[in-house]
Amino acid sequence: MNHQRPCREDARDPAPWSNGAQAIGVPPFADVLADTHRVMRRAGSTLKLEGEVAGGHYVLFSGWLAVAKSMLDGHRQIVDVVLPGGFLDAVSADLCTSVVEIEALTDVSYAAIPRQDWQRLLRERPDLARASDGSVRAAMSRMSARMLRLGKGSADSIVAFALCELCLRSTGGGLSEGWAYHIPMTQQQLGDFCGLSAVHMCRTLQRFRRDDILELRAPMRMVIRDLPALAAIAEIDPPVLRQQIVPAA
Amino acid sequence: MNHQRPCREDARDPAPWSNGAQAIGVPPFADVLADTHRVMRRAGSTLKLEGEVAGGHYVLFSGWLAVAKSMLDGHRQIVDVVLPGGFLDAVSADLCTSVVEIEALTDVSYAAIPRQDWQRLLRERPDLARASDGSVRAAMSRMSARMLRLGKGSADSIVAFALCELCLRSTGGGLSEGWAYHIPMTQQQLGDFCGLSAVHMCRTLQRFRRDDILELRAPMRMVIRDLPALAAIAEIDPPVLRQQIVPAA
DNA sequence: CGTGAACTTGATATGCCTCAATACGAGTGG
DNA sequence: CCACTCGTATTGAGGCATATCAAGTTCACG
Repeated sequence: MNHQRPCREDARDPAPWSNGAQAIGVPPFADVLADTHRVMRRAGSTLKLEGEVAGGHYVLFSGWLAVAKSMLDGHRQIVDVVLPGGFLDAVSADLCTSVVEIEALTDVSYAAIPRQDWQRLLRERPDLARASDGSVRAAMSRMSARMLRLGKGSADSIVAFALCELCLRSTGGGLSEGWAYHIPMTQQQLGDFCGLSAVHMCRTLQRFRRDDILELRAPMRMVIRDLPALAAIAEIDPPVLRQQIVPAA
Repeated sequence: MNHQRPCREDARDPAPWSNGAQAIGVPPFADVLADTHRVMRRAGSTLKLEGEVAGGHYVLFSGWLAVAKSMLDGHRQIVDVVLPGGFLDAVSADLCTSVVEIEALTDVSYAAIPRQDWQRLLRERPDLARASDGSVRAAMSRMSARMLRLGKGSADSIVAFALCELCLRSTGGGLSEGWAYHIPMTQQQLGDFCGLSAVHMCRTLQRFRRDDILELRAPMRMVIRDLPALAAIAEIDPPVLRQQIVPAA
């Protein structure tokens, strides 16, 4: 599980932050962050282990991160996914140990900022503070929505929701019929995200495909064929969901 | 579902903030909050509906709040529970509409603070800002932990976790054998919290009782008889969990 | 003593998991 | 170019955990 996977085709994306959470052309807050604490990691590497002493804050420049927790039997739940432009504070109430494990879903580049520096930055840069606040808020909204489906929804509803969420976020807000996008996760990982086994994730995707809701060009390259149907299964209204889960620009 | 339930026996708790999240003797930040925006509500009332325009921040003085979301078929998931001393910002990324519905589990008294005032307070009172930050962090930790069990755990594991969490939080950190405490929720509500049907919640509690893990003095009056067993099922270490999910004092 | 809400218990249904076998596709080495 | 291999996706069969439906029971309150 912890081995270095070979860099995937998708990892060398031509435009690293063209599909960021904020659809921006430059890394966020590059002036204050870029040169000081910049880190890069390969797809598949683990940045931070559950229970480990946590360093501080992350600002993701490019790539996708998974925030996960595991049970003793090895079953894993991906609690959230961080996209380019996203912020991450993987620290629990005690300000010290991390509650989660962070894994790079693709090659990533990010800034790792010690707590002290981060506090100072927040004071000095109100725009950063506002962005961080919006990011936290969006994360809570997303998690609430996913919790609802994890607890009380069918497999269909949570998969549909995840597909909508990731499309909305990865394309910076676009969610329309015929829209093609890529989810840089295996079905196993998407299953961990949706609280499903990889097998059932596969079956669910197949069913969507048979019902002409979804087209799968290649593994994990999605095309939404019937947005109304997908939105209905997910029980969402795309523009409303967008406002709730992607931070305002 | 939305009717005013009669005030329950448990609602008139003798010491309103004796079992607060921070185990404090006075309402938190009473000097700045108490007189200005104080509100009281009866058990069972709904403070804020999903999708409604959201007012601002809440600081809970006494009583318990449930933060919930519902599916179209009426099934509900309680996403988090707020205890005395807790903060709540039920607003999504767009800073405007609420993503959740808030229900009073008991009679409650709280401060409802408009966004502008709240921002100002945070600037003026670093201690409040710190407390608010800690509260958000703790909430994220709790939600992550519950998401893991919602997605990948058994009914036993999430019920055990919820029992531990609510004991830890409501007693301000205590979690030990023979500890008696009260959860002011029906089994239906606890089921909504754990992603289970009321019937299965009942059966699970019965099983814990038969296995001498739990004693149920009266409905929802819990006594933990075998903490090691309960902690093992929940897959937690009580002191560690405490640090992660209850904000530092 | 009647009423209604919560809780309890039983019977049945089903959605999802697990195990297991197979197919596919990309990279590797001959 | 082909054979090999390893990760990933697919498909089938069977089992189990949890939901649902349906009767009770208990208890607080009027």
